Amino acid sequence: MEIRKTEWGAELHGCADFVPEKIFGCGQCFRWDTDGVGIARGHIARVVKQGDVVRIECAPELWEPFWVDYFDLRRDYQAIRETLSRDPHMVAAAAFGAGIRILRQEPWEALVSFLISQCNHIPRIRGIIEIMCRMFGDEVELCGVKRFSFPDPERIAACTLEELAPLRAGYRTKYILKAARQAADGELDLDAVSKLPTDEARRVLLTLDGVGNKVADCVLLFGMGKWDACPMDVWMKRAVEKFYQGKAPDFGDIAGLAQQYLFHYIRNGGEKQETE
DNA sequence: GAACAGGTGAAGT
DNA sequence: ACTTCACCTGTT
Repeated sequence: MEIRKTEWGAELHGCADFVPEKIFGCGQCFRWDTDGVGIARGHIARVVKQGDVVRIECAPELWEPFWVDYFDLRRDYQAIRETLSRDPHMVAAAAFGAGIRILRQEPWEALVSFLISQCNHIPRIRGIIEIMCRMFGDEVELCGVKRFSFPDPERIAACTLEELAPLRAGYRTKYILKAARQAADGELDLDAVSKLPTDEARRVLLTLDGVGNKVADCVLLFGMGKWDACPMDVWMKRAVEKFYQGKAPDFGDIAGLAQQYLFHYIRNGGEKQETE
């Protein structure tokens, strides 16, 4: 993939490993709209695919210091797919999932997003987060496009349960509020946690109310760049049951991407399309 | 109207 | 250590 910096952002050429619909639709993130506009760490961008070229419009001064890392553009996904494909069960899933990238999201946003995700579908998760950002985030604008930033812990910590009721997040609201207060008063330092080795970081996350193995691993993978974390949700359990007779293999430091490929493959019926 | 949903924690075995 | 169930809310 070739990256060309421009005055309005950047262009990616040869985009087999950057497919916006897959990246934004695979359930790892909730703040990118179908028009390609998204917001991360308070910065807006628009991602548009035109044939073999992906245009990413953003504040140009943020391209190198922020968006390159956010979109994980320094990593060679094709090489990783080849490594994963040494496992015969992964060949089809990796090919099917080509174009997915794992975004480097903020720890706090990932924590709240995946607290909300339990027993919820993607549209509802998005809806709850959208309400939260509209109510408590700051309005941000880029070239006439407006969005609301994800509110920081301090802003949420200042709320009562009643003030958070409009989110309609149900029993998850108390988890969000508690985590916000822990983060705001310094008891929980997510940036420090993200610098710990995966197992130690997971141990800290598991002490939080409402955080079990699945949510912890989502935060580790999507919010802390821990690629050896492998979230096991119901879809992954189905995939492991189907392809590995219930015993999940250990893909080591690329387990997170293996998870994404298997997840996307089984959830979108990739294994059925092949036999048809 | 009951059953269910990308999960967790408490209480039971 | 493993199983069962309640938990908010919206959808089917």
